[in-house]
Amino acid sequence: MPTSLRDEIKQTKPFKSLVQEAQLNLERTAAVLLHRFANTFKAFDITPTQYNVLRILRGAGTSGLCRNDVRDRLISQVPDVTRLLDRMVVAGLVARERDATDRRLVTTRITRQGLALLSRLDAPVAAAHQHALGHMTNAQLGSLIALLTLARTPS
Amino acid sequence: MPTSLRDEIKQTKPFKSLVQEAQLNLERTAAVLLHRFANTFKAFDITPTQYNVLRILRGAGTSGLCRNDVRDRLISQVPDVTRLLDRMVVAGLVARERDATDRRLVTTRITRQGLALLSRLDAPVAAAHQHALGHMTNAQLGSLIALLTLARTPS
DNA sequence: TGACATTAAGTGTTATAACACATAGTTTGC
DNA sequence: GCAAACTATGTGTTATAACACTTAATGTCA
Repeated sequence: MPTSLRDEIKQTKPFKSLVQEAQLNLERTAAVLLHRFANTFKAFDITPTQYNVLRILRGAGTSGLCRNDVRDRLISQVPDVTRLLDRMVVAGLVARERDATDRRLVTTRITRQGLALLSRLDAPVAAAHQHALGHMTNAQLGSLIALLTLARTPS
Repeated sequence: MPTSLRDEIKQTKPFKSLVQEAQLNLERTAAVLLHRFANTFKAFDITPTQYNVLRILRGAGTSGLCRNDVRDRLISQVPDVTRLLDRMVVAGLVARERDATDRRLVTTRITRQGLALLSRLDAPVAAAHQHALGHMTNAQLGSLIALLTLARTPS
């Protein structure tokens, strides 16, 4: 049986408005799920953001992507993608190479090692998603996705 | 007109599952809204988490709350509430006092200055919530809250 | 063609997050 | 009443987030 946010945070007073209640529910739900999700990656020594980068670069294939393209494709924006990629270079998961024609650009590509790590992660990650939200029906998930998409749309 | 997450992150391939799509939508929506929300507080030199603490302590009144009670009431959990409160003590927003009967406990209370800051924030915060989600109907907000509450419930 | 704007990446610095560990006070059960 | 378990807070340390600023390369256009 679902627990209301007010019970979870032991708040005695009612929320001031429905928009406030919705936003706080959204923040808490995302935080709870992300925290659980991050645990999936701990054993593999990467963060959810790094996993996101690996997936983006796997999708980009051998042509790779420049820093800003990676940044624009992240689920949640992070400033300082440079040093995020730095760490992944050190970990051997990605490689960087300055573009020959436009020397401002630096192309980043996933390495064989990065691909191997992703392969090992695919099953546990799918299981984590299933564990997190698998108790919801497809209709509920569809409604949730539609409402979240609407919520993001600037008014 | 709402933009799908796939378009936003320029993802060419479809999502692997509905649970994955829902979780990624959730993360992105929370990140986008939280980022906008944080801008509301910048001019007041506090973070959304500090604002959350102020509201919790205003709700607790003159009896205040000990550190772990504050921690349990936060919308999204943070480790190291001690130093979060440290900063707020330095900023003069809260005050700490060791409990006389159980000397393990340290009671934290909001200061007059903290209350004054909250008063100045009430209107802009309400406006921010309205701006963020005011384009949704009450029925949509209600559905969203119900679905998020369900999503948080462990399966 | 050469000043100026624009774009891409990187750097410096401070603050905060995250995690393991330490300390102090209280309760429990013999 | 004392050792052991438990509870609450605090500390040390590393990693990452956030933000302003800098450098380098390219495009633009008088």
